[in-house]
Amino acid sequence: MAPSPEAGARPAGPPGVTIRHVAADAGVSTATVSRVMSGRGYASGATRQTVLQAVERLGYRPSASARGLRTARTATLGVLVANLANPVFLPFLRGVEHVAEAHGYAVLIADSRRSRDVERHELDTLYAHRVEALIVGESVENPEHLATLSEAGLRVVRAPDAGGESTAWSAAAIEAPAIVAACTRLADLGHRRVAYVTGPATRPPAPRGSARRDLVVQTLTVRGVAVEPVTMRGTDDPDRVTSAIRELLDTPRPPTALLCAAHPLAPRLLRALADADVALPERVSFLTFGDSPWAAAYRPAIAVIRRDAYTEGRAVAQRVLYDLGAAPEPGSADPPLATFDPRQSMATPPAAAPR
Amino acid sequence: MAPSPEAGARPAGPPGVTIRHVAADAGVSTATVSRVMSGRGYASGATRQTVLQAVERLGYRPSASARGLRTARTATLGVLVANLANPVFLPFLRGVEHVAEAHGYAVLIADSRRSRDVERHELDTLYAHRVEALIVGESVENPEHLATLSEAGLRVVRAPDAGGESTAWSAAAIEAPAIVAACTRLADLGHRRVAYVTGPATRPPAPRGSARRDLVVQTLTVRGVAVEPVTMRGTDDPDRVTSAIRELLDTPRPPTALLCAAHPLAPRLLRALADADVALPERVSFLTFGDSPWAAAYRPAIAVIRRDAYTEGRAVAQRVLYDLGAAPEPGSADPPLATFDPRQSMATPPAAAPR
DNA sequence: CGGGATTATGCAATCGATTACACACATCGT
DNA sequence: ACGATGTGTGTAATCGATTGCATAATCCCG
Repeated sequence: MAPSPEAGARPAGPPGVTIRHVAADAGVSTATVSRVMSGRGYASGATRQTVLQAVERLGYRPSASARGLRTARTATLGVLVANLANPVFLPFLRGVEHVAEAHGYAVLIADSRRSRDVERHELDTLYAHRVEALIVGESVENPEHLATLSEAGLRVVRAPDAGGESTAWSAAAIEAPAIVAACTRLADLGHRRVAYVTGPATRPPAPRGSARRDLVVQTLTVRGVAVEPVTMRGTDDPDRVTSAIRELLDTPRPPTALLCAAHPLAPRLLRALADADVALPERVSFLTFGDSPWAAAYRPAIAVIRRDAYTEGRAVAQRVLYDLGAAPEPGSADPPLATFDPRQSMATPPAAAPR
Repeated sequence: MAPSPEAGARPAGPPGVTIRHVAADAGVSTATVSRVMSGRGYASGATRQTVLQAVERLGYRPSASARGLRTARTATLGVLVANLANPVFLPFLRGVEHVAEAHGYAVLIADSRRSRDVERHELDTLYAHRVEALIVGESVENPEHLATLSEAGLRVVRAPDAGGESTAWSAAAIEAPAIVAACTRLADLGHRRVAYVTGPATRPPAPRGSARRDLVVQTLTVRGVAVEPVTMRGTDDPDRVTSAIRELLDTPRPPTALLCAAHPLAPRLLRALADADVALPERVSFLTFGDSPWAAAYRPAIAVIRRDAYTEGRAVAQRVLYDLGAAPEPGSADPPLATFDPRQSMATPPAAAPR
């Protein structure tokens, strides 16, 4: 595969039409062009027409670099996530992107891959680009560094996943009603032992993860249901998961329900359950966080605590842009961002049936 | 929710440490600081130390805007996709991002949502930011506009999805072996009628979609298998899909296999099949493009033509950065980017059993 | 020890857009 | 008719980093 011939050429690229070209073409000064483009300041109708025609003819687009340099506003948002492999980030990103686009903002993405070093590098890149705000989508590996950048003027906004000061706008708050509904239903069905299955612990712990666990444990315990925390390792190896599942269920008093703490884990658990010939939902009820068309398609049907990451993304972006003065007051018509449909399929546990 | 107090303030943000501050702090000129930072030009060991310490102490990060303005290199890539809701774009994006990060590049994303207007706007934004290269991830709604920008110096790189000149690097070429293997297997099992199910047609047609269909049709036809194209509408309404499936299978000579043309469609079809009580794979074999842990978890097991979008993303980015002179020759150790495992579960069609 | 090469550093122009300021003209009220 | 406003436009400084050129210091070798 041959490289393109001009690879590595220094000055690179065709001329590039600047504001001066437009000014010359329209027979005005650059100041006038700028004023016409931005709509700020005065400009007579005739001049405006002339300029716009020149812009059109030459295909002029102001350079974001120059503009950013001069005005210190880059019209750019950054989104930093801890693990871009997690499917929930796609709708989240999409939400952010759509709102950003609507206000002329660009979106830079960064994936720290849960690595301190990578994250540090990404943060530096984002800061170098002077993003007007940085949305952090999950836990941060380098809080010190982030704090430094924050002092340096970086506006940091934490997504619901990212924890931080507990406000109404936190994962716990958003998901609480759905979690309580789901746990209540489990208890009502007669379950008395529930396994709460998580992936390998992350360091630092993902805030959303902790919030979920705490609320689940509390809600269930209060209702007399024992919660057994299970950490699933080696989730990329189906066989390991399968044997872990077998082990979990082959105990004298096995859990009668499995609560999967994170979306990416769900298909792996389901696969293991199938491989281990565990009947759902008769032998164990299966409940998971997250959402995906696949979860809805899975048969036997499984219960899902849905999360509307797209709307979350929109909401975060809206709020950020409002803070930046780039968007109007975000409409506060908030649909619930997480839901649980009580009719979703879970079974009465075998032992509890005769109660 | 009160806005932050300084919302809308013009100059905005803390001072921001510039190269001049560093120069002053280190007692040298800005030129020297620049040379130390970039490693280009001379700088004595002692000076270098002093400068680096100042940089460290002040937390200086060069402004990408200023640098970009001066050098016309923004160290930024753009990725434009037609529909960010499609899960394959997540691994693809991830691949691009990882390679970009490794070379100090930032990644701007844009989602055209298959709208001409949105896309036009996104393209302008990307161009305004002077991305050094634009990766287009699927079909483009505004070829004229893209051509204009291209003439203006925008380097456009088409992902395998995006079609364009048919090179070794196209969706068709990548997927061909896997598609042929899958089709051959279908034919060998005795299937004689296969439904090829697509979502609503897009305008313009997605190149990958066309390539897939053409190759599937050709491969199957040659082997004496009839291919019945089915366009599935209203895929967001489970009931509509279910009745469409019923209708499709309640014919005198129904297809004995369903080939799902796109990943996002698969769970919807599966759900409909379950709702319609269609036994898999006995009544119809199910085969789909795409990949996701969910597909592997689905039971009864379904056959998948896998696509390694992460590696595709890496490969595209690697090639782009190489063209830009920012990365070394991409290693040409190419693992297959699409695979089909012939042992995957498909059944012999009922009618053909006694053959 | 002289002089060309090499190393080290500073000065100042430059990239493209924005905007404070100055100026010119038009309008209007009294 | 005069100044107060309100419009329309241009001049030039400015943002932060890079880099060509000039200058200065050092070195090497005969």
